[in-house]
Amino acid sequence: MEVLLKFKLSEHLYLRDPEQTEIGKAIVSNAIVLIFEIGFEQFTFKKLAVKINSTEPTIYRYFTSKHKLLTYILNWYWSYLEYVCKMRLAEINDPTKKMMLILEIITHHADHHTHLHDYNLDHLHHIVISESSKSYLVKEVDEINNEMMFAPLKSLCLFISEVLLTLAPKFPYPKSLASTLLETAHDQQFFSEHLPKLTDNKSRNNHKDYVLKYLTRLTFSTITDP
Amino acid sequence: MEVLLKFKLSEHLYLRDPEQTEIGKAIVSNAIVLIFEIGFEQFTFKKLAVKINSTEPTIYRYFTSKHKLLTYILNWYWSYLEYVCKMRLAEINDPTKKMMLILEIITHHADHHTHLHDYNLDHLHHIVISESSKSYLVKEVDEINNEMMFAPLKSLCLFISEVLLTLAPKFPYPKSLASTLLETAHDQQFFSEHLPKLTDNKSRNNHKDYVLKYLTRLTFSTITDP
DNA sequence: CCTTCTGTGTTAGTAATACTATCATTTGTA
DNA sequence: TACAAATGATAGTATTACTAACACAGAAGG
Repeated sequence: MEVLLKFKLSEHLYLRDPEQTEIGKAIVSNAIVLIFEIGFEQFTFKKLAVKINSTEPTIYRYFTSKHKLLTYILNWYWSYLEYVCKMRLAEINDPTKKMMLILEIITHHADHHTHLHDYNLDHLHHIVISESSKSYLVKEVDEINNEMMFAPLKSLCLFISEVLLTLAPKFPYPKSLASTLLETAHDQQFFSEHLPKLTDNKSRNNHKDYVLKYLTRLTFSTITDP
Repeated sequence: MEVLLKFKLSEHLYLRDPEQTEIGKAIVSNAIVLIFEIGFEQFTFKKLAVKINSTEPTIYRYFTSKHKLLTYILNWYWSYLEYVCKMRLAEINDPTKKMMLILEIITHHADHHTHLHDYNLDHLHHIVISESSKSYLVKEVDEINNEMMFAPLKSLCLFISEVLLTLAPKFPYPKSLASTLLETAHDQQFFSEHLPKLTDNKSRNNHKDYVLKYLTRLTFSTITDP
């Protein structure tokens, strides 16, 4: 089963819409593989051009910089996550179960949804963990933000915060907790894999399992008034 | 009142110890100012050399790369934070008050300790917020970690986790919560300043105030068994 | 059928970056 | 006074991030 997912992303992210052409899609899907393999610092348009049997100027006709390309990929990912959350939560009524499913989805605990689309989800998830903060931790963050380039992340965060509010209507930090859960899902998995002394995961593997349990405790304790 | 703080940092971080010479100290303190001003991406050894009226090769005799220099600065910061925590907690007996003081220190809520040393603490704090994850979110993280270059962060995290354990001896995630608090202190302040829709701070300023209150709720709710 | 337009390939080039090599000079120390 | 260590000065390399100019191929339209 192949499903094509397309999301409307901010036009400030690209010069030419990569979804519209074969070469555009090749740029994005191969960029995901390449950034996964060598990391964002080592990633260059030159290397990507070689990988897709094309040239640098062609890539520059789609994206003005590698930073914009990364931001484009991350926006696709945030849009995708929100879509998956909304799909899968639609069948559930119990708010607690809804929240637990959100935690499963953001930790990729049980990835039911691989191979359903153009991009390699496993690579994408690793990129999100290791590189996502590099898209906003830059001096130009305010200008980028003004051009709606973080809208999908904010939208996802809002969605999660609304589920939190159904569980605890008086909880004063729903959006901060939502963004903390998203960030913590990433950095605790990174720590568990690379800096395990910053976590309590004894097993040296089962990282997603560990992170899911930790986030579950964090969430449900925090929204319960002490 | 001037106090000189020196910490023993991993020798893998530098070629020549910058604490030992005037030019070494100038490199570090001016790097902090320059990274604060233009961000780590725009920061180059060439620009730093101009600022200290020296040349690139001189800086390269101290640090092999700008990434190592950033890691050196962050290590100094983590060592400093642990030192401040231990100093100020020594006079306190109540574990709850200890933990609250830790939260004040890591959010820099009431910076009693500016101007006490060589480096500009305010600039340093901004660097930690915006750039610290760039020191470990790299492909080479495992090799860097093997060379003890994150020891001060782990040590600080362990210290906080021990305080958490005195408050809640059965809490199963003391180290993960400690690392989460450190990370969240940074990204919630960044979000509050630049992406406020990811937080619930209504005031558009008082960022440290907001983050401290949020972290306090997060901490004391989480360690309380639900 | 010819034209036009759009997208891509090709080649070339620039300024800046991240380094390294060499050698002369200064400086503190024995 | 002699010596080694640190620094300065100069120069150079490979790579990166990006741009310019032009040729070509294919589709669309008259």
